[in-house]
Amino acid sequence: MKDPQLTQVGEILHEKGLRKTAIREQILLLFLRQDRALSKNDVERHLGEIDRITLYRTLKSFEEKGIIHQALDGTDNPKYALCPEECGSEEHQHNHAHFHCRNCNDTFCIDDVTLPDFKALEGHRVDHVDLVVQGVCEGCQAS
Amino acid sequence: MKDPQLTQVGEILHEKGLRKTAIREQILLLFLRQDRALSKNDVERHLGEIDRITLYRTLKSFEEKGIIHQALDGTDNPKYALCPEECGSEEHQHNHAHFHCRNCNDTFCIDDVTLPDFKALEGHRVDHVDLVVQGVCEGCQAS
DNA sequence: TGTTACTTTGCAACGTTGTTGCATTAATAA
DNA sequence: TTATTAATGCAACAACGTTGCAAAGTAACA
Repeated sequence: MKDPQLTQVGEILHEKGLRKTAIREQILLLFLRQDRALSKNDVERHLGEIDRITLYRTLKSFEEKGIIHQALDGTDNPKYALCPEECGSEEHQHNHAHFHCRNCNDTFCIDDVTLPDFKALEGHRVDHVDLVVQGVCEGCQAS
Repeated sequence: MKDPQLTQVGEILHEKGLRKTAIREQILLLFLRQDRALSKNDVERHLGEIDRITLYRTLKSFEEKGIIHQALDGTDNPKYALCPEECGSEEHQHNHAHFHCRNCNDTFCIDDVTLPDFKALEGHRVDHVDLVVQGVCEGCQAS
C-alpha cells in the first residue's frame, strides 16, 4: 500500500513539468506534511544534509511553478509555504495572511481573515496583499 | 537661517540619547526628506560612499531607539522608514501598512487603511500587524 | 529494453550582506 | 580643557544568493 501523499507528490511534479527526483519528493513531501511555512534551514533540519545549492534551486523552481510561495512573516529569513490549489504558475493571485509566533518561531497561514478594502489606494493598482501578524501562538501561551 | 529639518535631526538624536555625528545627521535627514522606505542601498545611493558597517550600525541603533522601523514590502532586501511620533524605544506598538510598487520599486506607508479584526486568532496573542500591498503606484500607472 | 535528449545535481567559485572585535577618532559632560 | 564614553572604520569571518559547468539521472520514444 503506497503512501497517498507520496502519490500526490508525484502528481504535482508531473503536472508542473518537473522531473521526479528523490530530493524533490522529500522536500515536497515535507511541505505537505508540515502545516506551516518552512525556511531553508527548517528544510535542512528535517531532511538532513542536503546540498544547499540544490535546495536553493529546488525551492526556486517550486516557486516559479506555483507549488510554493514565499510567506512573509517579518523575520529576516525567508519562509516558504504550499500554495493553495488555485495558485497558477504565472502569478500568485491569492492573498496571504500569516501568523508568526515569536516564541516558537513557527509561521503558519491564517485562512479566515478578511483583508481590508483599499479605498485609500485609489489610483494605484493592487496586485497582491500580504498580512503579517506577529505574536504568541496558542500553544506557546498555554505552556 | 538654519534648516529646520536639520534642527529637528539634532533634537531627535539628543532625545534618543545618540550623539550627533555627521553620518547620523545625513542619514536621518535623508529619511526626513524622503517620504518613503529606504533600503541600505538607497541610502548609499543618496549619500555616496559610506562605510557599510557604519551604515549597518547606524540603522541598527536608529531602529533600537525607535527612530526608524523595518518596513515589510515583500522584497528580499529590507527597507526602513521613519517611525511615527508615538513609537517608543521599547517596542514598536503601532501597526504598519506599506505599499510596494513593482515598477519603480518604491515603498511607502499607507496611513489610512483599517486593519482587519482577528476573530480567527482567538487564543493567540497578537502583538503586531503588518500589511503589505504590492502593485503599481499612481505615478507609474500614469506614465 | 536501449538509446537519446533533456533535466537535475553537486562542486567550485564569486559577490553581497550581516556581524563582531579592536584600535582610533570624535562627542559630550564636568 | 580634560576625562569619559560613544562612534567610526578597518579587518575578518560567516552565511547566503547566484551562476557555470561537468557528471549523473530522468523521461520519452524507438
